[in-house]
Amino acid sequence: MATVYDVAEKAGVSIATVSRVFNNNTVSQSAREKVTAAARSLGYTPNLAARSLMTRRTDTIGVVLPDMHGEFFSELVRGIDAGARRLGLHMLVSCSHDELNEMAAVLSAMQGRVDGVIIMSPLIAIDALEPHIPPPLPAVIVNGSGGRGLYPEVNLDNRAGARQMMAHLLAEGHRDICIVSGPSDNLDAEQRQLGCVEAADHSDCRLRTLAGAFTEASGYAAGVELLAHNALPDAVFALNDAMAIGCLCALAERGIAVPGQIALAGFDDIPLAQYLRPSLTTVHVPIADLGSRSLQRLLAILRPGAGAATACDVLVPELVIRDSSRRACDSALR
Amino acid sequence: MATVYDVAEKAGVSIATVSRVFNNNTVSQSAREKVTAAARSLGYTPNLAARSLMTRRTDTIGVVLPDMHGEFFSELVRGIDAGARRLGLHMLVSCSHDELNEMAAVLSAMQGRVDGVIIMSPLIAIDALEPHIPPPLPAVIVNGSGGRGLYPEVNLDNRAGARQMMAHLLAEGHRDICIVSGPSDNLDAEQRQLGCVEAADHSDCRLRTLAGAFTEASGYAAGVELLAHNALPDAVFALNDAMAIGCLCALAERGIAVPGQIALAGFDDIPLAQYLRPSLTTVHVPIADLGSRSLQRLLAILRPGAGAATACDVLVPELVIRDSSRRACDSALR
DNA sequence: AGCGGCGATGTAAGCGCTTACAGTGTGCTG
DNA sequence: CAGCACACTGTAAGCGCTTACATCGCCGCT
Repeated sequence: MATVYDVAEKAGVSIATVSRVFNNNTVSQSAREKVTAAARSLGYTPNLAARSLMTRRTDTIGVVLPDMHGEFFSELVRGIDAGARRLGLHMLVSCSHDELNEMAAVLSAMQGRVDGVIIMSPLIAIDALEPHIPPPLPAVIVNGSGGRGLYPEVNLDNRAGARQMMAHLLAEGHRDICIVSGPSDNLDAEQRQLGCVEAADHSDCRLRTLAGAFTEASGYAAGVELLAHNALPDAVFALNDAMAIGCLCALAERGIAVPGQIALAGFDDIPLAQYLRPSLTTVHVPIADLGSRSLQRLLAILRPGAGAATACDVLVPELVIRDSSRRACDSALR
Repeated sequence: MATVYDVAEKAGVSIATVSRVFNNNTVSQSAREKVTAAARSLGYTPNLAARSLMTRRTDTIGVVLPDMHGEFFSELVRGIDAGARRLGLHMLVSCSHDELNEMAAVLSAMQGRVDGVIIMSPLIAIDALEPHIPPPLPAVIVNGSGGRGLYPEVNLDNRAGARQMMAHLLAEGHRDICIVSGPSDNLDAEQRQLGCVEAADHSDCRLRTLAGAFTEASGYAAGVELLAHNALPDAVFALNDAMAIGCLCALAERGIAVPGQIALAGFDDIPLAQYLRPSLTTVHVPIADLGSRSLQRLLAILRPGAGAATACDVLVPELVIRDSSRRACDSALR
């Protein structure tokens, strides 16, 4: 690999000039041309390790994710990536399998490789995690509220989303609603459930809960269990779309009409939610926004003054009403 | 940040000893303990930039992806990540938006940050890409056959997969088959289509093609277009699952029974394919395997001798027959 | 003509680390 | 008891880069 010395020699200048050319510093036009020519002919590329050693910047941000399933992960990364590439930043991605030790290991391994990290870990309580974030490492926590405020957070208002959905289901006249919950310990799941309970408490509706795990399979299982009992609820609210799909499958297999006999709703609004039959009523989560917002937050720490830091860091999801929850008497299927 | 010097001083040893402790070299037990104690109390972490400057290794591999949609991306990364973390490697992820210049920029920016790269770019012909890969950078190309053999490739046998599906559809008695194609220039799409044509050529079946773009929306549009003509085909083979879902939606909206009136098949076997109603016949693509296999290939270059390099680098997808393609007369719906 | 100022360039000092090499002390063997 | 192998440790030289500081012309001013 060619170094600044090689380029300097070939161009007949000093290494400082070479360096200046590559850092857009003040260099005469003629020198600049000689250097770029020499660099090109030698196939020179600055050694970034050496550069970061001097500048103490890596121009890389770390992204720590839980074990990823489905589209959530890619959407989030997409949101982060979009902003990052515009700013010339790289993305170091790692998946802690939602395990505290592994998370700590990942974080310490990122130390020195990144200028800051975006951490998402719905399964791990943030206050347990915070001590494991190396102190000098700027960090932003996505969707894991509950920290002690040591790190900025970008959160999704899961509770509000769930309340909205409940309000909708109640407005449609459903009074016996069954929730398919998410994994225990999962913060999103917890908050969504909380939102449901809150909404139910302010109404005369009956709320039951079936255990789920945010997977299609668990939604399917919940659907099967639902059918094992004789009394079907008016509506099923699966706390994510994957489970709603699984559940829909179980219901369809048994010939239960949705929304004719039972209404169904999900949460997340994954792209194909609108392409299901019936199209799925759900809560739209702007995942990519969550990513880009958290990047903004991180940048506000890394480059103070550059770009106003958005104060607001709670994204409110939006109810998306589709066919799967239409009031039975409205249904064209009847 | 504490450095080796700080630790050395506090532990009463030389920096060399400190370094040796952190590199598992020969150090007396007592020194090792003193050093680890000092390091812990100072919160010392080796500066990785400095380390790579010396060792000329970054312990990081680059992953260059096209603009990602859906689960493909996350699955692939998952496959790579699984292997990488086991080996203590990091993953630098970047998305070239399937644009040659951007790809070149991404690759040169990765130079010096990574020990090697895994490149996936279904839209860009590899021989156009190869000149943009910085020569000293070890690279593996995923799913983009057509290179000049400069770089190892890990490919998915899209053609074989498509042929299998065609064979299945033909065996089910379908003779008028409509393909919903992928984006032009997309290599996967091209190969899948080729497979279809090959299979059709060896049969007495009629093959039509509708333009698609690998998105749900384009599948939906194709479905609508299909219905605009009076003569429905016997079967629709969407070249990926997302389009199959969109198409299914369009058919269902018009009350066309699948598979009763028309058979439907997809390609990819995304997780929820089995949870659709009717469950989707498709071709299972082992995406995560594609990722881990390409990592293996890359490692074979990076660490010659460590772990036998798998010779086989063509993964053959597997036909998954579900309900959406069952022969009409078999259908329980009748 | 002389001089301050300024822009372009060079020199050299590190950034924090690994590692070749030399040195030190210990326990043996002859 | 000399001498040697051996295990450990320290010294110092860089890895390739950025950047403070010094240098050097050169221009325009008085």
